[in-house]
Amino acid sequence: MKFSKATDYALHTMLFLTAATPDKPVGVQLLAEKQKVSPTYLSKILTKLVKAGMIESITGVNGGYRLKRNWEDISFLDIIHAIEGSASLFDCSFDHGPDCPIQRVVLEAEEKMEEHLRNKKMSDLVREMNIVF
Amino acid sequence: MKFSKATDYALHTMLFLTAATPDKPVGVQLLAEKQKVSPTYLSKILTKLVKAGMIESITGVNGGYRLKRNWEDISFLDIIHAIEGSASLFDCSFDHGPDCPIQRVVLEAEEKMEEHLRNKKMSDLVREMNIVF
DNA sequence: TAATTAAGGATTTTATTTATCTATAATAAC
DNA sequence: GTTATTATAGATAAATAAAATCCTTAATTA
Repeated sequence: MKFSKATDYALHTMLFLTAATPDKPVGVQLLAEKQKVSPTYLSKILTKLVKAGMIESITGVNGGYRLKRNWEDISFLDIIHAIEGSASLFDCSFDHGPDCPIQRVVLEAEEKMEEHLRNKKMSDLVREMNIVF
Repeated sequence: MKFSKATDYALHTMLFLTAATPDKPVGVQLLAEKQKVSPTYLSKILTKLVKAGMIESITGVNGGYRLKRNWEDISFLDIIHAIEGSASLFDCSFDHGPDCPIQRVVLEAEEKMEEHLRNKKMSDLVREMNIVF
């Protein structure tokens, strides 16, 4: 079980946009170069973030991606869910009634993780540190 | 990102053994039947638990698998690590120095989840409830 | 010795993730 | 309007990982 590379790319892109945050959109070309990933692949990932309403895309010359107004509120969990979906991490495949005790414990644990990810926002990160980007 | 089915099988097998817990070993045949999984596949999973020291196997007629003495202490996390390995869930693949702020946050979150899984033991589960197995 | 049961190696199947290629659409600059 | 630039989208390929099967070996009991 691993977070996907796509999530890694998405998180780093959001951090970059949050740290840079000019009105001027940033092209996928530049974002991809920095992360050493192909632009087409990264663009597919960013399109998911657009659909989730976290960033907007501007097409045409000098276009690219830019944060939307609510950017201060975007949490790690938001980003992760936008990329990986928000299905739970564990499905009991054994049929002992509707509530499996194992499932319950694992889901409680998952909720602890999500709580932390929900409380951490990209903007916190930028505020907390001198960006090393 | 999902926990593997193998982990699901391992957890359920451990719950079963903990609930049943006679000295008499339980054959993989029976365990596999209950979970509707092939015996050979399940046996590979259980071999990992043997190597991790949680259960022991008895070969030959009337053989099977049986908990080891420390069974009261076996946590969810122990079992999950035995099956999935204990590598962390996230690897930053971007090279901005040794400590990536994103990695740090995700790992903190993971630690929250692991803490819960470390504190929950199979024996708790058996104690807490009337087994519905 | 025969029957039973786990371990282990090799391999196959299936699913998921990662990545590429190509075409289309929108926009800005000229 | 034409051209250059940039995102979107579909189809597909390649790589990796997970799930499962098959077959052989080894250990043990009756």
